Amino acid sequence: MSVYHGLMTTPAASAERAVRTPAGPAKEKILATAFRLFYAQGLRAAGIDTIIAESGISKATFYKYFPAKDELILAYLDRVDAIWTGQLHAAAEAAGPDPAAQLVGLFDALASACRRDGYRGCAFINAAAESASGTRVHGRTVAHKRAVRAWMQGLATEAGAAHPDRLARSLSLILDGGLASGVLDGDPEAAKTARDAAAQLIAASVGTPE
Amino acid sequence: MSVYHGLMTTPAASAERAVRTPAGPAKEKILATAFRLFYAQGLRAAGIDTIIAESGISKATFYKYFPAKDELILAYLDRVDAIWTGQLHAAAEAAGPDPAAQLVGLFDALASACRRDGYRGCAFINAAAESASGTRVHGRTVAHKRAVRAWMQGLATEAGAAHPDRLARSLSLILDGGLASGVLDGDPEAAKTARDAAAQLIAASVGTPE
DNA sequence: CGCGGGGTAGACAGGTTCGTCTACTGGTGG
DNA sequence: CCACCAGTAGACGAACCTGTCTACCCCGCG
Repeated sequence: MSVYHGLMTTPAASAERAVRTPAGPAKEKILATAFRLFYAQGLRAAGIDTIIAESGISKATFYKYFPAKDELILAYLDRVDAIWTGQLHAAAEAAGPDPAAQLVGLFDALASACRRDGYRGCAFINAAAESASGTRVHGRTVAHKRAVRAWMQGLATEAGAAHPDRLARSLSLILDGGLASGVLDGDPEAAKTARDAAAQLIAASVGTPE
Repeated sequence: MSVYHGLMTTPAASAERAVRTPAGPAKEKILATAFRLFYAQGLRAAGIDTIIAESGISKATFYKYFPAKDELILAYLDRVDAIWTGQLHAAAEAAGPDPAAQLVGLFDALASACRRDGYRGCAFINAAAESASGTRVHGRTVAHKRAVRAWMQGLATEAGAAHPDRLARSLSLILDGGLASGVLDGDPEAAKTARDAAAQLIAASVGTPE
């Protein structure tokens, strides 16, 4: 049941004789369970009691680390951000050194995400759907999307795109669309479609149809 | 407070001396309130009690028309579908008789939607984020998206696109992306970006750069 | 006049949710 | 050996949610 949806971040390597167990493995258990349940069921649908039960920890311990559900949600979003950003970067780098190729390659991360079973769309988009627009949760989502777009814009600039800003916007649009369509259309081709559309736009903007 | 987010469907014109008030105006009041609250707050966040209170009707009346909350949600989604589809078609037709131009023009509906204040993204995407994947609610979302894509594919075929299917997929992707980014990026340009990207893809596929 | 349909007002039951709080336990360092 | 810390187990309160049910009211039709 320690799933992580197939994604693992090294939990601060337990070496060094555990100097008083600095951040407790309990916190990690909670976060792991929250990651799974929040994503699978939604922020509101996943209750504290369930998370506590499935974490195999006690209520007091939970509230020690996360004074309120909101804190846990925020921590969950931080983890999603770290993982998803990591996958995006990895996919881009796997496409070689050319920034234009990287911009296309990054869409492979989308494809892998859609293939994973239990896929339920973008955690951030889902979170935003459940939170009012003034909220910290909503803010975290906006920040994440902005960061991704900024990174893309950097690549677009390196690639010598005509309008890096505009290209980055378009690609981020297609990425979000792909993330959404993956669930909605029930269409396994969504990721491929996104990649193709992106490639076309990139080629047109960079000016190298090859 | 009878808002409808600026969108109105003629409620079966009250002429003909109200033949026993066939579908009661109470039902309409409930639906109108639900439309507003479900969209603004989310499906789970908007409680039955609140909807009843703000509708100005009684609990018994509510449960007479909608035996369960789910029924109301489904009715809400039906209404959203009717309205959004209507706006999409209207925007397309406003672009003139040329199907390729219509495919671009339809993105004006996205622009108007994003501009409306209280805009909180695509009601269907939001609904899907709050419902498990076996659900009727989720199914309604999938059906809606499929219908929109099918309609686009028809236009693409008429326009003589090289691969109508592929083009429709791409455009539907961009539309969804635009709907999502409108809230997430806090970017008022999202709609314009989507339109431009769509235009570029259409031109490439139809082969008339003009 | 009186009946019945459409409506109101609101109490109530049963379940769930978040968060607090008390009481207990087991291991480790000084 | 004892104090302390991380943790367990779970009762509890208050709010809130959905859905049912009783009691009443008003108005048009026969």
